[in-house]
Amino acid sequence: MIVAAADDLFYRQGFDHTSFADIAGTVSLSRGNFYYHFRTKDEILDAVIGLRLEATRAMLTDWALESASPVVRIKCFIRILIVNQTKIMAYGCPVGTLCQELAKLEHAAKGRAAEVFALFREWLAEAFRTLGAGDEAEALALHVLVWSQGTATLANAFRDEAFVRREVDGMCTWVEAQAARLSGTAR
Amino acid sequence: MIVAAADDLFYRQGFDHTSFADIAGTVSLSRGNFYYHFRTKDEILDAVIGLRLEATRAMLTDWALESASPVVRIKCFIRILIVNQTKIMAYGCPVGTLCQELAKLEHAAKGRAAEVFALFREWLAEAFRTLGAGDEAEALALHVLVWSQGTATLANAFRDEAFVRREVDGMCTWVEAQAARLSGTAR
DNA sequence: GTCTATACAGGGATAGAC
DNA sequence: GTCTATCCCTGTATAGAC
Repeated sequence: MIVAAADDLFYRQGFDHTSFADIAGTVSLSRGNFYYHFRTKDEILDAVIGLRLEATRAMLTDWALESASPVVRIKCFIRILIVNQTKIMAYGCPVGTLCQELAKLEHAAKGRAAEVFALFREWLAEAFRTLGAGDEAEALALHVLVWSQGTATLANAFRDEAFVRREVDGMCTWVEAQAARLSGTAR
Repeated sequence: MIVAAADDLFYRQGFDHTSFADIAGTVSLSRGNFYYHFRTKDEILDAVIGLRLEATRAMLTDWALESASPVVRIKCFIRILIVNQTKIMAYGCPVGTLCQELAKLEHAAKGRAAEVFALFREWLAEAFRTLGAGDEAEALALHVLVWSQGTATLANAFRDEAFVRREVDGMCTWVEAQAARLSGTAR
């Protein structure tokens, strides 16, 4: 599918640096025919962001179905850093890097790209709410995002596997500590 | 100065998206004359990275001279997020965004750009070492970098000032807790 | 729907006049 | 040193044949 190919290229090469020829070549289409499917580059970007939003929603729903425990669910999110470690070391986090590029391009779609972050934030906040975080839930969710984003950025800069494992372990024990703290205050 | 202008434009627009005409226009030079100073775009990039390395070194030395306390020094670093908040919300962290862009472009200068991160890491590690962190110092330094990078990325995505303050406060109390812990184990 | 051909702009880079 | 003129490539986008 064209959008999936564009998604991959935008991730690996960046949006601005990816040309129609790049995408058309990947899906074995001529440049001319490409415009039959998407009239402008912004249209492809919109479709890619839509695909990412959809894929993220599906993934989060899956994770929620797989495990009833909020702590386990949050750890599913954290584990992306391990599962996608190779890609992250090479290209960074797909969400963070796209948002930052669109910010520099002052692109209108930047807000929509940030919605992927918002999906994660809401999903994580829901998990923390289940743990009894109340008003604190959003802040805790954002902190998990902060930690994973920072880890992704520095994993990309330094390409240090041991570092990633250390931060992931740190995040996991932090989540457990928060769960313990929240179940304590709930009493 | 040309390099300073390029530095600013690379930060605000990204390296790839900034043209010779953009830089030449900012310093009121003709495009032709521009090539008298820099023969290729990579040469400008090299100069910009050199400038950033130099500026970072100078800043870190200043901070070290200003305060003898390692905790205060680390807080100087953390406070960049507040001091440069407006710019970070608009364009992200200069170091992180350049590294990530160069990674996607598979640019040879990516390693040199990451050296700015390495400067911060070493400087922070030295502060933690003074606190008695020993072998742990580098890991603690990297964690401060992780936290600040993640905060910068999400500050850029969500443009939420309260969030930035919260994370900065969290970092400061975390540093104090580490200092207390380390002075405890040193006994 | 898919192709070729082509228009057109922008950007990197060079040559050479002043 | 600074300028104009120019070359060439890439990239977006369109027209029109098949």
